[in-house]
Amino acid sequence: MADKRRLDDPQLWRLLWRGEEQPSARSGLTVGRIVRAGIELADEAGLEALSMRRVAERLGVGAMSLYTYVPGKQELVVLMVEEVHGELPTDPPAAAGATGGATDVLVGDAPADGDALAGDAPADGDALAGGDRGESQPGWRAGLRRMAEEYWDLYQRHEWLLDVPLTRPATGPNLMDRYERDIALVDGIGLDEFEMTATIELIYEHVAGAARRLRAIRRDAEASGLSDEEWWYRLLPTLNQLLADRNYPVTSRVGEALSAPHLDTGYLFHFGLERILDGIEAHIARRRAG
Amino acid sequence: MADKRRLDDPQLWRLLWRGEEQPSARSGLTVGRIVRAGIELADEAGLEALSMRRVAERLGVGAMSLYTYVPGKQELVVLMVEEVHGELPTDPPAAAGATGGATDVLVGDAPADGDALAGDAPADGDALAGGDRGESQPGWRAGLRRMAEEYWDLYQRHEWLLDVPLTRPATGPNLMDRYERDIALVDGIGLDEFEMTATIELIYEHVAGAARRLRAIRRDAEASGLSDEEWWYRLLPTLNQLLADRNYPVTSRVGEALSAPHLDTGYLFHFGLERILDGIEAHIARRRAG
DNA sequence: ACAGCGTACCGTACAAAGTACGAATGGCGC
DNA sequence: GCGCCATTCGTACTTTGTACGGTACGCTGT
Repeated sequence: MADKRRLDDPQLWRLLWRGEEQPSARSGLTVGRIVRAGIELADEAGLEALSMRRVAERLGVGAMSLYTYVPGKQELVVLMVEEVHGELPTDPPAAAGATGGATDVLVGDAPADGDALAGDAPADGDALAGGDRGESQPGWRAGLRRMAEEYWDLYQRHEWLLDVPLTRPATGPNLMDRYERDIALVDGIGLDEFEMTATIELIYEHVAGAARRLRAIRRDAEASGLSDEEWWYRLLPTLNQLLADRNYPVTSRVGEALSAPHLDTGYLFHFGLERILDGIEAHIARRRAG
Repeated sequence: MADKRRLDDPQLWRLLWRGEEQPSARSGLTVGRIVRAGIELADEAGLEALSMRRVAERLGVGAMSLYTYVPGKQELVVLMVEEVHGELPTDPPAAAGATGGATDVLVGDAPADGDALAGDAPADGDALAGGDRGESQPGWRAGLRRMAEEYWDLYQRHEWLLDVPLTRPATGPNLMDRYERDIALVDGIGLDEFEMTATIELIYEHVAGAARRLRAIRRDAEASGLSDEEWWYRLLPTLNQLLADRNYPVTSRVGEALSAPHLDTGYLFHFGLERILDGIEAHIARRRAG
């Protein structure tokens, strides 16, 4: 981990935007293979298990050989991030074009609610999509919703992304392509440039935050071998004793009404997303009215 | 870092809820002193510079002495988190009571906009507080806004908080008190228990996310010795060459309109926060109407 | 005041990490 | 075939968390 920052190194940019690669005659290594090995390792065991030695081992080479191709671990991680963003769909931004027509095909229900988010409707379903109210929704809502879900899925596939520290955008083609697509989703809907940027970042943040929360729950559950419920139950006596003289009226009332499984499966994600979209919509409407 | 999880250890709970401490006769150590030393160190040099040896050195004891008081580094960090949450104000949740009266004192402009967020109004100010539209705002808005700003300030003082991996709530009295206060802010305003929880978490996430973004910008700027603007400017030729054949119409249009300083100072934070509050408000109104 | 004891202290050591250094080695151009 | 030089990587140094077990300090009982 020698020194802190080499990340704005032009070398890193060249790596991010590298083209086709010839495998090395001697070992068959390429930057791409190294990056992919790193991704596999991180997928399986997490970012903290990612070490240069282990990546090398997986590739059947010595640890130091990697340094011929990649300046260091930091840079490897940046390249991994760029690489996995290539998994995101790249088809054009759907019909989420400009003015937000009344009857968009994608509108009306939470789309692509399938795989990673299956079966997560909590007690009252209407907290979710919000598509079941009478009014029609502007087209950009569906676009942003889909965007959020694509990132959500990405985070499910590559949880280590949640641990990568943000740095100055060291952006490769995949990230760049996606950003263009994402920002285009809010183009021409009545926001200025600042607001467009802030909206997209807001949703990025929200997805990552919700994914982080979900992962924390999941991880702790399996680490302790206890489900969240069991864990709380186990702790109750200790807790009650400690809290004897304090009182937390709202917390306990709310806590009793909740049970972990409901928060488990993306409720935070959906609720927050729809509230954000509501907020953007309200902002645009207000702007347009005033 | 022996094994992964000891965090639901009852010992940790005892430490979190420990009462008064007698300083050790021999070294003068207490858990509190160790925790405070850790906080100082992390404040100055970041979480990745926090090592047991360095904490011990700062306290004038051997590294292994710490282990008499604290089970390990992980636990120390948890204790640090609990400790700094004691800095948050603990006065009652202001006037942000129940139904949201028409004329609340706290309403009408972004309150406590002072220190950490000074002078951050971007091009068009109305993207911010939103308090300048004719209508009055419900009282809970001011409460949540203030809450967000308190956490924002906390993150400015203790940036390392942004690097602490979330775990199952290993909660001490400070965190517990604050959670009670926070959740009370949304009590009785027309949300069910799930929504109350999700709302608070949504804002937690947002504050952390925005703080993380800001820190990334700041850190990279000082690491490279270049401001964000200079950095981009420096990179332009490389960039243009790389992007020659691709085109990013929206990105470049938006990018040109933006300049870093505007995003620098909490614009993302404010814009996102107000949008979230708008979204909650819209949700409540819709619920009430339907 | 002193003996003795238990616990607080910590020196040493080990594994695993990133990566600097420089020797070896093997494929490619002639 | 020959020689060159980039590629490969063994070794080593530093820093980390923390296990182990010895040492010595201060409190307690006389």
